[in-house]
Amino acid sequence: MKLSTRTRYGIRAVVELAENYGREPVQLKIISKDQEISMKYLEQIMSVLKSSGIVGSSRGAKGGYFLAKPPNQVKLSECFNCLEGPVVTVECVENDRYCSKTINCVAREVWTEVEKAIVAVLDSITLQDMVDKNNKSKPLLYQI
Amino acid sequence: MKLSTRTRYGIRAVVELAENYGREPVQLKIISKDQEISMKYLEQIMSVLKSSGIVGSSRGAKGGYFLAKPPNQVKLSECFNCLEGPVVTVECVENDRYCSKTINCVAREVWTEVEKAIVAVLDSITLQDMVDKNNKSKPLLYQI
DNA sequence: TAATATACTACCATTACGATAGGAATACAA
DNA sequence: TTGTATTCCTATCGTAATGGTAGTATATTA
Repeated sequence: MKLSTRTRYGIRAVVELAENYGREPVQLKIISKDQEISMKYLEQIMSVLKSSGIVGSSRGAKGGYFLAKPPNQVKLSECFNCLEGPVVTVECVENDRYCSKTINCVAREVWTEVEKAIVAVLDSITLQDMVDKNNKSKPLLYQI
Repeated sequence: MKLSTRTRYGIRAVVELAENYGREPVQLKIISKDQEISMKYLEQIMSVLKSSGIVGSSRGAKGGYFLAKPPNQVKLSECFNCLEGPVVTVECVENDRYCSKTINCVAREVWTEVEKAIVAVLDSITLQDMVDKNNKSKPLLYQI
């Protein structure tokens, strides 16, 4: 059970946008450089984030991407869901017609528990939280 | 982030073995029938479980598979790890040389939290727990 | 209109997933 | 000792996902 690079990259990109919330749009080439991610690949990732309304964009010169909502209103779970798809998913957890054994299936109960645990963590963190933590761990020099 | 069928099937198989702990080995064809899993596919899954010492086997007529330890000594995390590989793994969580940003990476902290949450759930459940729950949810008729 | 961005679409190599298949090795039972 | 039931091992294979690359179109600003 690995996270895709899409999710990893996407989250990092979105945190960078959160850091720049309220300012000018951030261009792909900037994010790409900062996060060391291929610009073309990042482009696809951003397009996914855009279509679920997490980020917005403006084209043309001086264009770029920006967070569509204030960072404290964006839960990590939302980004995760958009990039990685529904958490854990054993199919039968969401769709109880998926398997004939569903009703008395202990395994299913376990996966449900795991799923809840993950969602709980992701639900409890907003992009603002990540920005704050990030600034805190940076040396003072960079905080000017 | 989906579970592989290997993990889902494997856990179900191992629970069935747990239910039969202390008795004769259970043959693949039995598990295969009970769990509605192709015997040949199950074979591969069991071989993985065997090589990590979770199950044992005996060959030939009257052979089959059995749990190598008492069910209350087998944590679900152990089985999961064997079937699915290390939990969540963002690489950098385990190997801090993986990425140059590791030291101050907020994202990494998040994945670490998620990882912990999952492991906590899987660590808290033994096969015995699953067997108990299973029996509880079965109608009395089948408990004879 | 020139330069700068994103948007869209197509393509591609590699790997993982989810099996299926065949035969070898082993153990028991008659 | 022979047959049969089993696991064991290895190869194969189609499909989908992953992780990109590349080219062109379109919009925006200066």
